[in-house]
Amino acid sequence: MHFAPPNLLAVLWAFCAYEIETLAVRYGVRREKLQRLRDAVRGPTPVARGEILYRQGLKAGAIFAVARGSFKTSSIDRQGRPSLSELYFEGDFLGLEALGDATHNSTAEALEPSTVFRLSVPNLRTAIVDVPGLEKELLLLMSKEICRREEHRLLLHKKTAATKLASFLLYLSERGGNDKERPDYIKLGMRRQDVAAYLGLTTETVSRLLTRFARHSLIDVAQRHIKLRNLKAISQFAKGRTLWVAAATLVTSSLFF
Amino acid sequence: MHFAPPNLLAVLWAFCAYEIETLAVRYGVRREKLQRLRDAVRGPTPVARGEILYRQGLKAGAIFAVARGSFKTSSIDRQGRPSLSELYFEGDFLGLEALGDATHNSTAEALEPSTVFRLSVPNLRTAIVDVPGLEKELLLLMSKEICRREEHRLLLHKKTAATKLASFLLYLSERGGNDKERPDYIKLGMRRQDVAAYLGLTTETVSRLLTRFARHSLIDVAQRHIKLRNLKAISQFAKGRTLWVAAATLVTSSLFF
DNA sequence: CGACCTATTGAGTGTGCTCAACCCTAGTGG
DNA sequence: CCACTAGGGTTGAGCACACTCAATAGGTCG
Repeated sequence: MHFAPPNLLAVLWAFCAYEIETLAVRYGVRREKLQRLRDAVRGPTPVARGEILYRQGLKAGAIFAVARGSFKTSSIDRQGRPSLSELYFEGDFLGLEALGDATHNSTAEALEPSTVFRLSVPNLRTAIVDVPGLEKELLLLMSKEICRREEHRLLLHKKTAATKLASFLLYLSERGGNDKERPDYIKLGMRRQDVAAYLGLTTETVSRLLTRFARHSLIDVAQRHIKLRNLKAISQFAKGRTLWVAAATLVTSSLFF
Repeated sequence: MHFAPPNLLAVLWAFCAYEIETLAVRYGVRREKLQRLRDAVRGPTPVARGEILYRQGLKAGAIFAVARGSFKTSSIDRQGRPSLSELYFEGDFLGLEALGDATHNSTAEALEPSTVFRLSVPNLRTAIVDVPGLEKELLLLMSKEICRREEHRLLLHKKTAATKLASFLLYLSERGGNDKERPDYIKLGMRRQDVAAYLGLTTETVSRLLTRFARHSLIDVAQRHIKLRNLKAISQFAKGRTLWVAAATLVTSSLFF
């Protein structure tokens, strides 16, 4: 086992700190070969809010790793407008479809000021030959991407909107790129309509639910700052309990706002 | 470019016909190296209806290619029962998540008597080193899998159930493993509840819609044999037209059965 | 032929969407 | 400094669609 870091991103960081010599020793790979991988990576590069990383249907030259911030990808089927989005936070990789097929099947947009690494696909391909284990790393990335979408699909299919939103809040509290110190505080770097697009709902429904949650003392909402006040009750929701049951068993508030 | 067949499955077929010598010449790869790939493949093996190829959460030793028939994969989130399924037909590959991560995140079941190829993951891994281009082939497969799920997600999000079903019928007519000669005839090798699980609906709704479509002369239904009578109108549905509009503009039948 | 699974049909209800109005904040320019 | 604008966000009323529960018919296999 020559080159099997737990997280490719960690290595990228190291690369950009010019520690190739160190890495070469650590992984037992020749310096020149690592250089090949180094050549594939550019970054970290700042990206402004609303900026597009790549567009659906265009030829793809690179994949991206999120260093800081958040992105959404959305795709449009031929005729229709409807659009669901996928969310990407710190440590996630975007545009993996491009690794095999050479075109992106979605459009990626920054939801807030962010920074990314850019990995050139052709360079990555040649690096596969030189750096043993890299190919396994890439396959692993794509596996994770498939699993992530599977998760998301299950979320989208949950019966009620409240269930979806509760699950989403829990998801954000661990993955949203907030302080690890304060898992109960969420700063969402996106608009309601982005949340809605992720959950397969409308902005109105999202808004209504947030206030409903707040009325039941499950959360506090102040524009884009959310504080989770009753994690246990929120978990109950996510598991599929209906509003009244969860509220009745876990918090002492009037049932119907 | 040494070894880049348009379809990996085609090569597998060839393998099982013991044509390694031919392949070696054709792709310019040494015979011994191809043997490595050959060792990774077993099949075609018959699979009975209802038989399980692999189970969610179990360690994964192989991926599968459908030679004939159809399969569904379904996954279950921790606590809940709810389950959506993905469908696989002739030429599709199952269990690709296992290529990176070593466990399956879903359960695969045969919907009808089928046959599959089995590709050992460890052997495939070693073959990557020997057969240039194979790695690209695998990445391509996984890309396609991601795109396929993206398509499915869009389908699941379509507004009305009629839209979903219409899209599904069109999908089946090209991919369902029927006669290429008769694109208007569909033999579905699955139960209504499998259709429902794929579309994110209930069996009742699927049943109701099929009869409704039939009443409008869009299709003929006889148990699991479906004949598409008005492809144009069905396409209209798939694009999002409501029932009455599509029916009114395209067929001359009473609007309300 | 009987037993079981699959499929169909019906009646009633709840949830989230649609349409629409209104509030609030921030940015822009006179 | 304030008026104006525009986009995001909240709230309300009404409705349509698909789900739930339930009963019956059809098909297939032993």
